[in-house]
Amino acid sequence: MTKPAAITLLAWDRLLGAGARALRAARAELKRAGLPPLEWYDILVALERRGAMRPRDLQGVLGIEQYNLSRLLSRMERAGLVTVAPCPGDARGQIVTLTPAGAQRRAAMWPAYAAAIHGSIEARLEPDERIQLAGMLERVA
Amino acid sequence: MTKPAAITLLAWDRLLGAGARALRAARAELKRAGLPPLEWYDILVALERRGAMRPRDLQGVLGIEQYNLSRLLSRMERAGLVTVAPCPGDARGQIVTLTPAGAQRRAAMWPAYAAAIHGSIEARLEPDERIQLAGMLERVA
DNA sequence: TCTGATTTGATGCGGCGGCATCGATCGGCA
DNA sequence: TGCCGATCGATGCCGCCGCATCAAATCAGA
Repeated sequence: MTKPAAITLLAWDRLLGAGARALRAARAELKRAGLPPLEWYDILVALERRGAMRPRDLQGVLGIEQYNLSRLLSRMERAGLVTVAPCPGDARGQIVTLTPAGAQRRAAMWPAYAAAIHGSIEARLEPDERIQLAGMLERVA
Repeated sequence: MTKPAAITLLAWDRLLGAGARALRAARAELKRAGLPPLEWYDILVALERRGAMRPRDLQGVLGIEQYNLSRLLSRMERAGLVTVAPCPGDARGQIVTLTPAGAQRRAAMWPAYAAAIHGSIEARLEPDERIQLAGMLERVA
């Protein structure tokens, strides 16, 4: 391990800094509007776009920890945004389904979320810069 | 609020994704080596580079919440990495000082941290790309 | 100088995350 | 068929975070 170059350290700091600020902005926007936490959004969107699925599959799609997803789904079920039903053909598993209230909630979250995205990215970078940024971040990912 | 462009959403997802993965990598590397949590590193570095300072100032430098810093410092003091002394001239305040053990611990964390930085950034982007990335992320920040 | 507003840091409480582990079920293989 | 390892999801425990609030000290203005 040789010491990373100065420009590497700068990019690292900026990556963590920008990521943290983006997250803070989105969470603040959602909270201000009395909406569910940011984590719920991705789950709701995944269910909306890909249809009902098993927790295990959601886990793969979202890159989230198993125990974390389990509790997240409990809370969302309690809030009436999803239903969790036994999975036919595999008595271990479950099927998570988006409820109408869940879809509605997802839609309600979007404007606040979009505002944060706009404020963090769109208002600060030109379109061609956003393309470059996305390309480089894909490689970092 | 108009709907953000598709490229904006892509950049947003990649920013959060890359940031999360970078954090995970760094935390994993530190944990694997039995070292303190990532958050401590920034505090130790700040004290090392800028000298003893008051919690309030650390807060400004690090962009961390007051209550969070307060408890972070308690743990670090308990671990012997810093000392917290009453502040002469302002009986409300304190002076946080890096101990030799703290400096040593900071040094011990560096290789693990550097490895994560190298793996996430340096090994994946060419030098000129890192410059571009840093530049764009600064504007996002 | 006295008083009220501000700054500094700590903390009780509830919620969430990480870790380890558990119970139940499934699937493969002899 | 019977058994064993693998998979799926839940949960107890503990630690950290976010929020609200508090007490002490300081500062500013009449």
